[in-house]
Amino acid sequence: MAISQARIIESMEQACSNPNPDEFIFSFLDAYGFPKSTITRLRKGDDSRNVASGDDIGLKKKLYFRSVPEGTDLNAEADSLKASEVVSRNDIRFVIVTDFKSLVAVDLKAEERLETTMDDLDKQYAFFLPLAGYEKAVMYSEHPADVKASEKMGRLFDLIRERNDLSKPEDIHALNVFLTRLLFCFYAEDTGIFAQGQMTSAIQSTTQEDGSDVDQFFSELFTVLNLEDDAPERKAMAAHFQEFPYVNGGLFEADEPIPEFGRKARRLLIDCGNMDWSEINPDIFGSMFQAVIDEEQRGDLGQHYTSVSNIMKVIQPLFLDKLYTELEKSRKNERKLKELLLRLQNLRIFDPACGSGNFLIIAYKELRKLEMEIIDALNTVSDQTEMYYSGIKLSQFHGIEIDDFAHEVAVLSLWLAEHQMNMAFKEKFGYAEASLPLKDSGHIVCGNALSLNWDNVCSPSDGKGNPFEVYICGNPPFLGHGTRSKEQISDMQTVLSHVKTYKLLDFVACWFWKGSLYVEKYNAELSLVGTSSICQGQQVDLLWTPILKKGIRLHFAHKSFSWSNNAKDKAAVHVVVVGLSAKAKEVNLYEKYKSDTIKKEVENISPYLLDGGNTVVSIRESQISGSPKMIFGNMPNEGGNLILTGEERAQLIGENPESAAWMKKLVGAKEFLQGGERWCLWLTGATKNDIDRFPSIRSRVDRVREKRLASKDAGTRKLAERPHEFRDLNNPDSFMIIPSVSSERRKYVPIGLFGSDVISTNLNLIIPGAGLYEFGILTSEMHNDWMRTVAGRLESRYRYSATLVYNTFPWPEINDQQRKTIEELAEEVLLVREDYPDKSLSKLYDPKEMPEPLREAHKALDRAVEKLYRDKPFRDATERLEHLFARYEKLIAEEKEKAPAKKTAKGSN
DNA sequence: CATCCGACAGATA
DNA sequence: TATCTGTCGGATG
Repeated sequence: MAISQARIIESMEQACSNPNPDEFIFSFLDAYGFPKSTITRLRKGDDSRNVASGDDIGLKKKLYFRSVPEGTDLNAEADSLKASEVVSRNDIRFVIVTDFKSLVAVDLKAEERLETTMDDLDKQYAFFLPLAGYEKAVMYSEHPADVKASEKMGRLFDLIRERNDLSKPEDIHALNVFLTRLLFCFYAEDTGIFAQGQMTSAIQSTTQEDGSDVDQFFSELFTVLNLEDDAPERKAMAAHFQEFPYVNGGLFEADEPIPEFGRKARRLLIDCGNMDWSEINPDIFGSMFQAVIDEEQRGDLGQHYTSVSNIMKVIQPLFLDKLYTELEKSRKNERKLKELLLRLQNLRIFDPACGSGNFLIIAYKELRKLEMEIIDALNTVSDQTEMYYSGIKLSQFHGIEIDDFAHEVAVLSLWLAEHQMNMAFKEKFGYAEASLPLKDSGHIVCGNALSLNWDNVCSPSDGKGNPFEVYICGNPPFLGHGTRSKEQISDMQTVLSHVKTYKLLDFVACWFWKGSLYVEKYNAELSLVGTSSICQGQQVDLLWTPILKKGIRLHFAHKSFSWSNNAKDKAAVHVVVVGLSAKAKEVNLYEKYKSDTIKKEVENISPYLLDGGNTVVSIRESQISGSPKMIFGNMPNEGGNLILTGEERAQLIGENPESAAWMKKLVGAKEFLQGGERWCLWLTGATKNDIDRFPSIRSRVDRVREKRLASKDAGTRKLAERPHEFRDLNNPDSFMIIPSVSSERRKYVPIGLFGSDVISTNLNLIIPGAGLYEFGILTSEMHNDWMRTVAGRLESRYRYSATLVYNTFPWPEINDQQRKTIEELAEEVLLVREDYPDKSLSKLYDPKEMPEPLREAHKALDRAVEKLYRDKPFRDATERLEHLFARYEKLIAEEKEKAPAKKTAKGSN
């Protein structure tokens, strides 16, 4: 079992604070998971493992460590070591030189250098991760030209918007059409489809400087672009229009209104035209729509464009990486290179939610680039002067898109990409097939991916029984519950008919399921972007259990990362990329660390996207270990009328001091974690007369009734019958509070104990009657590790829940003495907290600010709780989880044995 | 009646 | 504008 990054960070923090020169290197090696036996031998001076001489430490293929007196030039020392015979003979990866004030390290493989002070070394722990088996993955970064062009077009759009009324959806659509056509023309005049600068110079020389006739110009231009070369209407046009070629019926066919331009907009238009558009990725089309579209349309289906770097996260591990590996293996072998060329022609790339075609375009271009490298290698290997042409056809690229306009753009963009790659081919080899006239285009179907038969869109074989090598990729739409239309829900029902509670899944799950059916049937491979919630919380069991049953496994995954693209307003969401295959041999897990993405080869990727087994926890109504029941706090659902600020409370009491008897302190997650005061009217037991005595309270209660009656939710409307009360009436004498949402930066979700003077809102979960023992277990690292794995998340925040986290947690079996120990240590945690009365729990549990005594108290408790599970301490979270999951499985099995008829809460069937 | 979630939402730096 | 961190109550079982 590999060492976890969390443990490395922790150990490095220790090793780097006040390093002991004699011990430092040993703590360092320990931190990165070197075997204890190796470290002990090195410490004893046993030189059978040490390849270095003197006081240096050298481990074959790993590192060479040297400590030097203060004042030594560390870089020079590292350089001389780097060039030394002992380092190259032993294939050393890292050279490390330090004077214990600063440290210089060189990664000889990645050719990177780290210079840092000793104090900051722990923050640089990622540099040495290859020592623990984590390799940095090389990722694609955004093209600056795209960003620049997108900004310019955004400004042009703003100017057009000032001048034109865009209140109606059809106006916006017309503008979208116009911008697409404009972009095509910019493209065309820089890439040889038009004459160089043909349109821009025509605008410059034939339109008024005040921009008043620019719309007329475009009207005529678009007409001529839609006329075949020998069409008689052409003759009637002005000479400078006649020079434009016939392009493509699709794009310029419809007669859409053209926006008016002003002086400024015309100048910006010419400015845009003078840019070099040949450098731009065709995927900019998608980017443009996203960046310039109307606010209200943002977030609509298909408008979420995927950045190139995120597309690469999907297609590199899916097929590009292995094809490149194949090329490297075959470089010297003419026959194998030719086979690889043929293999490329046998590929099928299929995006069942293709939008304006971003994934297909990037995939196409990347495959053409690879093909050029193969041809290059062939030219080097073979003596014959054979002319190799590109064999990759646009017809190998399949897509489904529900929006007709996006689908048109996708077809067009693919053709542009083909032209672009033909130019690149010609540049490299001096010859290429002509792009014109238009040949076959991508096979993009306009329709509903959830009702279409995918076999018909992307046929898995050539019809003569020869299978294609099919890869499914894309970024289908995410829609959580409450955000879906009736039609979409009915689509979900059709596709996810095997899941009873299919409505709990995200819309995107449809593509994963339908995709896995295709993968299973044709032994294809798939890689899709999904919202991170499909790998968290209640969805995990529903989606993945049936997929894993098919023998399909997650052959790579990018762990949850925050969504980002070049759009002005990017979607706020965390996403995952998951690859599915029944045949892949290598399993890789990718994780973002600051600006790097780290790749790690693992045995298996769990549906939680962890390096571990496939055990999945499903929601359950009852506690698996018989611990006390956890319930919700109290949902107010009253529009703020029963809730009082400190001032409002004072005012009410000022009006009538007796009203104070009906008030209680209100604690939501925010008050609990960050402090602050809120109060509520807790009128349970109050009669109509009681309430009428306080006019202010009476009017508040009346407003609650109105508010509830206005709700679209039937349950809420029914609540209007008792408008003086919260929806729930949980006010136990003593109880524990656990915030339902809290920051993921914390090692422990802060929890606390309260009495009946406090009302908890539904933003907390509560356990009535819970005491120190329950507090001790639930605040332990064991339980928090469990929570981190099985809990749902709000983006990346922890989302504690009773059915997923609490009810499923396997509690230890204990005797009275052990119980007492835990209670004492739990009390100690609470007592230490009291030493910081002016610090909120949020501050106390902030990893940067957590006071040392509190940390210590928790550590003592953690160790004691661990001991309840087994004597031998756990090495890290991975080991703790392994143990807990094994215990969970055992408990579930026992439960089934005892009561086979009584089913546990399982969503999938 | 109970409760998980939000291609988020609101406050703060 | 980026960063941080949890509201509110609907939709759903």
